[in-house]
Parts: sequence; C-alpha cells; structure tokens
Amino acid sequence: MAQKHDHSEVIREVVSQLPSDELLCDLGDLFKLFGDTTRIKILYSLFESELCVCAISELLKMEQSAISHQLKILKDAKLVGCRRQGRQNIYFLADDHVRTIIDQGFEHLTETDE
Amino acid sequence: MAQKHDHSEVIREVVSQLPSDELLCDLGDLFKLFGDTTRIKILYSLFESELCVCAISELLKMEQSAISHQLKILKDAKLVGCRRQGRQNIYFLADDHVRTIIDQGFEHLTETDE
DNA sequence: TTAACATATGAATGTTGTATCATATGTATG
DNA sequence: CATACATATGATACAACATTCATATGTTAA
Repeated sequence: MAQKHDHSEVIREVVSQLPSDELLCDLGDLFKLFGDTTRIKILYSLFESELCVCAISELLKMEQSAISHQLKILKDAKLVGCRRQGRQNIYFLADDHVRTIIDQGFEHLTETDE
Repeated sequence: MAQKHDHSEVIREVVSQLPSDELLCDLGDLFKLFGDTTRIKILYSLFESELCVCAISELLKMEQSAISHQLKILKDAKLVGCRRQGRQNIYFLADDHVRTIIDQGFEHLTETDE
C-alpha cells in the first residue's frame, strides 16, 4: 500500500542524475582535506612560498611532528609536492586547482559574510 | 643563537599575507561541511530538485533520523533552506555558491583523474 | 480527539581523525 | 665517524563527529 505521499518518481529521476557512489565518496574525501584548520593554514602558506617543514612549523607555532603528519596527508592526496634540499624537505603546491577551490570557499564566506 | 637555517624573513612575509585565524577557521568549517559523503549526497540531490526529508531518506537508503541530523547541520550553516508543506518539510539549496564549490571539486577529481 | 504520518531531537555508541610523545631515519659538518 | 640538524613515523590519547535508538513535537485526516 502506498503511503500518503509517494516520492518514487522524483526519487527515480534524482537517482538517475546522481554521480556514482565512488565519485561522491572521492568528492567527500577531497573536501575533507580542506576541512581542517591546520591543513588550510599550510596550504595558504604555500600559496605565498614553498617552505620547509621547519619553517611551516615555526610559522604556525605548531609541533614539527603535527606538521609532518598533515603534510603527509596532503602529499598522499597530491595536493602538495616535496623535494629534498640538503637536509630539508621543501614543500610546494602541486596543483593550482587547490588555490581555486580555496578561493571559491573564501568568496562564499566573504560574500555571505557568514 | 641562530640555527643553521634562519627562516624568520620568509616567515614574517608569509605571516603578513595570511588571513586572520578566525577566517581560516571559518574556511575550514565551511569545507568540513562538504567533507562528508552523506552531506555531499544530500546537496547533490538538492541540485536536481527540492525534496522532503522522507524522500531524501528513501533516496539515499538511510534512516530518517540520520538525514534530519545532517539537514540540521546544513541548515545551520545556511547551505540549505527549508519550508513547511503540509506535514512535510521541504529542503532546498539556499545558495548557488554551494553548486560552484562542489563543481570545482568535481572538476579537480576528473581532471586529475585521481 | 485519536490515530497515522512526517520530522526533529537528545542520549548513547562507535568511528574517525588530530595532536603528542618517543623514537627512527636521513643528511651534513666538524 | 660522531654529533647536531631536519624530518618522518608508529603508538597512544583524546576530541570531534555520524549514526542509531528512543522518543518528542507537529500536522493532517478520520
């Protein structure tokens, strides 16, 4: 027996337009990367200049270990790259898309002055 | 005593370019909203049509309560709006910026075919 | 006004994720 | 090669968050 309101039609149509579950998960995972203040700060810093771990650590006044862990996450996700220079590891933005996405969020905040 | 490598200059410059801590936190909080598969799915569904809680629940095959909780989060963040219609609550996208941000992430995924 | 429908919400639970601590690895320099 | 420097990493502890369950609130219809 059908309920009072039957949504099956709308549902079928919406479902047909929905991207695959895998893609939706990937999308969530991507945004999750930007959903942490520390990582946002790191990325923002890298907008200005490539930096070694030590510099980021001093810059954000956080433990070197915490920064290293976050950099690993960003590197695994290929949002940042890394090269050796002497005994330092220099990190840099791997992708200009990162800037675009963050800027987009920035605009949303300023425009809606939330 | 200075260490081998002194970063103070770069640091000072980067710091001067960094947005306020508050803004960076807000930015993180904003992206956090997109960093959950359920919420992404809800938002994506609302791209297609405004929907009542019940429909979203059926659509995503998730409990009504879980959907309600997530909708509350999205509503508090003003990403979706809501209106009464009979005994249903119809939710809809409150802001086209949402679409832009998600599309941006989508592009990143497809372009880098991560 | 009682019953069924639609949604919201508080509490509890389980999971995820971040920072810390301790320590290992890698590199340069004396 | 021993030491200091620079970073990475595993384990732990803790905090944040999502889902579930039970139930409350609100709405319509008989």
